Amino acid sequence: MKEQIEKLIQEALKNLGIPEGNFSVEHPADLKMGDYSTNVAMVCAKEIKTNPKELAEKIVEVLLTLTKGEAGRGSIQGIQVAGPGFINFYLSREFFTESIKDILNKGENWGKNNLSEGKKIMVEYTDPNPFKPFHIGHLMTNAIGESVARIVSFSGAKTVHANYQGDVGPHVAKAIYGIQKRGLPDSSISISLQAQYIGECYSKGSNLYDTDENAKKEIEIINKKVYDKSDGEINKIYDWGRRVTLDAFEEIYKILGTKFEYYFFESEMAPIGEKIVRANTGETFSESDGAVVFHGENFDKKLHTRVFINSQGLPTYETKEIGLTMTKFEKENPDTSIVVTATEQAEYFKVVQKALSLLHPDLESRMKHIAHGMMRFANGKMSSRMGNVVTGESLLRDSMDVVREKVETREFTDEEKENISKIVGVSALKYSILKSSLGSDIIYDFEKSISFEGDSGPYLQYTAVRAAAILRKAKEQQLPITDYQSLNKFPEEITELEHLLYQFPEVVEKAYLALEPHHVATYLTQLASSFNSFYGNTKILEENNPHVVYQLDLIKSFYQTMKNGLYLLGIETPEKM
RNA sequence: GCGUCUGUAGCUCAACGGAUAGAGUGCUCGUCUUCGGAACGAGUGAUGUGGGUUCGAUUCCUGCCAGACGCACCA
Repeated sequence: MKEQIEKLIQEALKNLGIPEGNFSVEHPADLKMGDYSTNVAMVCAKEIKTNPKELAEKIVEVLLTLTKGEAGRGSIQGIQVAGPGFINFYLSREFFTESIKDILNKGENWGKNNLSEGKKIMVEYTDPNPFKPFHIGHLMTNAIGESVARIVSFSGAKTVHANYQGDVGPHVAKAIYGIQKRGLPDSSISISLQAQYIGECYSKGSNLYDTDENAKKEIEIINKKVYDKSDGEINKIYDWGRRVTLDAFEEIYKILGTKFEYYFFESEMAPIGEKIVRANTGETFSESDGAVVFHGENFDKKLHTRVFINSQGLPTYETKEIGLTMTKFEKENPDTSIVVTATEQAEYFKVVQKALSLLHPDLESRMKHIAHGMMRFANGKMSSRMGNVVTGESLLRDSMDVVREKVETREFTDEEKENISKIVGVSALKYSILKSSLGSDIIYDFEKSISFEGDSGPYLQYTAVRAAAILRKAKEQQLPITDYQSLNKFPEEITELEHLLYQFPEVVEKAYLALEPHHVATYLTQLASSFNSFYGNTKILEENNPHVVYQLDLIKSFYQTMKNGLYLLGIETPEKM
């Protein structure tokens, strides 16, 4: 539609002999101003100084003769000049009716585009570390990564999901030291609690490392032993702890609705990266104070120096990253490799990617890093509802508990209650993360950020559930739905809902191009709000309503759009709630 | 000190260089004995600050102020 209008304008300009400017056709902020609009100042930048309004009128005159009676242009109903030089296009009743048919036909595919058809895109996200808790940052990265992956796959790409986990390094040694001091937990408690215990041991070990010289020395010894696997006792604790924490992560992924095809581990990436770095020392990398470093600032003033192999000869995170990236390209050879992390790693990634693109110039344009803000705490409150330290898991459970309380008195089966608390709880959390653009930090305040009213995930779900309920009821009354014959009987007035529905694919494209899930979230909230408005003001299942069928199809297409949109945010649509 | 990111209603967030800067929440008032009230309607209230570019700047450039993050052997 947008292209049609653009072509139309180009044609009109040609007729008038006006040189074309760098114009674009957009949706005006307010629906009163049309479905699409363009600015005369942009259409022909040079002519603007004369009189924009007059010029707009001249163009509209030509546009009107062009659209009159021509086939395939029945979707535009009106063209008007408005404001200081805007040309507004109003779409016709037929257009909206057709678009509802289109939505119903496409169903689950509604909203997809082919911007990256035939491409393979790998998305790495979440990246928690075994032996450490799954914290809030992981939750945030997971929500964003999952949504980005889904948006990417809606653009036609084959999507590969990857997770990268740090199973070696000082943090492991600290945790093992803590476990040695405190002993193994009761093996009959849940995996989640065992993982929590390990997290506490890590915290203890970490504190001792900073305060106790002896502990520090012991931990460093353990660290070496973990690397060379020379100590049977340590190997045993290591294998157990690694498995327990990874299993606990898996339980969280299941609740969150993520699946990974690849799990990469630092222990495996280290030797691969080290080989590459050593082979290029003297060229890309250089020795300095006994370490192998990369002088980023030599290639770009804004970069800095980073150590790739430390003076003890051990590979650092940077080197592992090189191993990881090369492994990804060797195994899957994706057209684009996206990595999602918190913004604290933004500068680090620039340096590592520079080093990598010097080694492999062809990969430079294929590596993409998405940095998101961090979750911060309001007023220094750091405890969960239960008074514990807030981990990603405790936050998730808290959110689910709030929903649980809300449905407790309802007439649902226990299984339904369980399922609803999960789906709605996750949605509250994910939406609060995904509603804002990626750059800035999110202030965490349980009562405020995890909202269930208005601008929230549950609000969107609730609206969808309402739509589903009315469709169910209509079915019970044996009313026809998706009856295209009867679609001809529609009300003259076009609702805001209809004005918004057809825009969904454009929103998905925008989110894809910017790799910003919040565009979808913002749109869905607007859509839900206009549905609720329509719902509140229209009696649909009423005996003498001549437009029942049309309105039911409208509701069904709203439901489909909401469901597909929530899917893109990684949120499930419940049957009831 | 240098670099990156961020400053928009009391609070949490939108706005593709364009029309009267939109939502939610809060507060005030209202709707509804409902096709599901986790709802709808109305009112209230904002671009950190000084320059510049532009017909037009929340958006681009620049100075300052404030905050976050990062700058050599952690991940």
